[in-house]
Amino acid sequence: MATDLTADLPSERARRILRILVEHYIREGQPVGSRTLSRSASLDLSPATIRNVMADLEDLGFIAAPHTSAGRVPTAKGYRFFVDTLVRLQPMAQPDVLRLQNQLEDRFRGDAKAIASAASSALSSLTSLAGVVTIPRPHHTTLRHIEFLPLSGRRVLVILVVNDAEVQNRILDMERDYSDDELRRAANFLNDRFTGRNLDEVRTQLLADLDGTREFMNRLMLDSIAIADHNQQPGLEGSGYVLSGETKLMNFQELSGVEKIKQLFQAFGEQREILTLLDRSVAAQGVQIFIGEESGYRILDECTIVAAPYTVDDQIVGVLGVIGPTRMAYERVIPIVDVTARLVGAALNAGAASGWSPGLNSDS
Amino acid sequence: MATDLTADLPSERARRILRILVEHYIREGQPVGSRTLSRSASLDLSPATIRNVMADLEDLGFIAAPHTSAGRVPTAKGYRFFVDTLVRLQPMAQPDVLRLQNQLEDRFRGDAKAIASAASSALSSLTSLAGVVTIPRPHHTTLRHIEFLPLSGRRVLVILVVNDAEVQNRILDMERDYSDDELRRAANFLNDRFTGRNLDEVRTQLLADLDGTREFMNRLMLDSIAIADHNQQPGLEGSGYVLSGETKLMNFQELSGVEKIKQLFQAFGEQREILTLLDRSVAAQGVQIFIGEESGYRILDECTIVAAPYTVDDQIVGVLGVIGPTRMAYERVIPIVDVTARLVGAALNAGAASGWSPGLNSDS
DNA sequence: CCTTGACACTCTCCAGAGGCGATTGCTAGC
DNA sequence: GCTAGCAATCGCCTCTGGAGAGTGTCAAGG
Repeated sequence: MATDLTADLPSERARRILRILVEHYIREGQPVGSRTLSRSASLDLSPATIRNVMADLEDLGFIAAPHTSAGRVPTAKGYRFFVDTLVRLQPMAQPDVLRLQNQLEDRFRGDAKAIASAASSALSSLTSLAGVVTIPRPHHTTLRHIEFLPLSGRRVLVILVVNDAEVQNRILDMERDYSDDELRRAANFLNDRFTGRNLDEVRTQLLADLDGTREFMNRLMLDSIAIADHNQQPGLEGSGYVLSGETKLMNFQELSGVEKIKQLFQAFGEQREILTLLDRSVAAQGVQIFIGEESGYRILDECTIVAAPYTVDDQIVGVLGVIGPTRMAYERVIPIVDVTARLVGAALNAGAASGWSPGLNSDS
Repeated sequence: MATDLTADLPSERARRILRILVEHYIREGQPVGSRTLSRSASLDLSPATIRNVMADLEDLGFIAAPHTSAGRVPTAKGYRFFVDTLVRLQPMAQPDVLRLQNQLEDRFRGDAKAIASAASSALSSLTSLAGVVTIPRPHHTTLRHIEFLPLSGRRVLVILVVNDAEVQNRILDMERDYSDDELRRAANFLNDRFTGRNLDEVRTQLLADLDGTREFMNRLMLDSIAIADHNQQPGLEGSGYVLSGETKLMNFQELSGVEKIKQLFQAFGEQREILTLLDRSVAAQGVQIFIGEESGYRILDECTIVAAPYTVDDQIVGVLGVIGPTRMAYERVIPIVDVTARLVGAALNAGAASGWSPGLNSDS
């Protein structure tokens, strides 16, 4: 209908109308008609004029009418345009920021998962949506202590303490028996030589030593170090994410169909799809927004994910965000996700930096 | 209407009719009318006769009519009578039992939580209901190894290995500084003297030694041993239970109200109420059934919990079961819960018994 | 050329009416 | 004590019409 290139950017007036329409719809949840808009304080146009503009916006695909005589509703494209260029972000209230900061730093004690979990609840309660935080990838992991315990058969229990006080353990199946003495020597060797060192260094060093005398022990040691890499604690929710406040999603009419809720919850349970979706924001910096169909997953058709990666030492170690209906209060949610990502990064950093310092000072 | 004492036990014929009615209702989910019942193979009565009997059953409170011209539906009291005296249990199919056994024993390796989690999924998939398994209480916990690591401030990281290969860790805040040497000596002392001994013994012994020379270390040691008691791993889902297949509950019409589902899920999330309810079955032996209102929690009004404690060495260490609508296939579900409880107990036992044996042979 | 008021049209939502089907309670008869 | 028949009751479904809301369009006015 309209020329394609100029049309992509509607006129100033049309944009204002679109913004007011989206804001109104987000607030009320009802299709917005021309009369409602014309009553809006900042607009001084007759309904008829607005109707013309709305017809244009509909042609451009920004809004749609559920049926002939209902008002208009933003489409995914409309939301996209809104969040990209129209939305007026509302910075978080300072008290909220401080409270959030406390909640996160309160538990920094070595346990990254506790931080993730706290962040998830916080996101959920701040936004009244579902909060999601991926378990942080191990980053800059320094070896604190290692211990081997012989089990029956050829199994060896490896206990690994990394960073400040993060304990990981795993049972390794070995190819041959190890005597108590061997295990003790191996542990002593690693502890004496590598305590306080980065795990990557340790691995490199061990690989370099492979031509040495101890190659048969080396296998055990390398395997042990590798434990810290895939952060999947055995009993835990397989290296995934922490989700909070899912039930809040049931409050939204647009998701109220039992069938939809069911599929959504099943998707949450299976984790895979959500994870791959979250992974997409790892690539980019800052807050990413996936609106409805954009996600590519039909289950999330009427949902939006607002996500942001969080970093430690400028390295992305995880993603966090919220999941909610497309009709969410973007102007509040986006800053919340943004700030939370920063604070989680800071909290993780604090955990890593604080506390016990190894024989040699941290890195160069 | 009817005399109270004899009335409590309806006639043989009435009981048969009640049984068939409940079975039919459980199968179809629709109120059952007299005509439907009269068509039932095993019954050879006219609808009118059956109506008379049904009127009696209604007077007794076993069944009720949702409205004048619908059939009858079992009441909570009716279900209670049904499961107590009428139901014909259907033993689990042998292949299912074997599969279940495999699923549970597959992962016995020291991790009780993995077993709980596997049992929960198994329960859910076998019954198409929500499965729930409490994390087993520590039982007959034997000390395998202990390790202290100094942290910054006066914090000490305690790593405790119990049983075969269960690793627990916690950070303790101490009243004074401990030197590396002190900590090493304390660990050596405990390891030399108590490896392979029951934690209760260890505690008793330590308490007895309190008048000895090392009382300042004793505090640390006692605190460390205490860690194993409250099994609440820090980041974990606070010493609670593993729930699986909640989403399956959304398939039942009687729970389909979004509001109900929401409350139910919130209750699951908060855990407390469910836990206290489950705790009730710890007292009794065998399968316990809480039908609807009986639970005392309004949220579970239309739900039934079928639960059974599971034991290790004849000691109850946890409870497992399923949560579903009152209208569930009791004749299948009860045996499944029963068998699962036994198998979980067996799996836990296998984990404790197998493997590494301490210097001295286990108990007396 | 843009804006505006007016008008006809369309569509949803809601309430009320009526028919259908299922089931019951009651009573009379076997 | 059982059964057949009958009237009555009630929920469910569909149909209908009116009210309300919003749209598109057109011609007049700035």
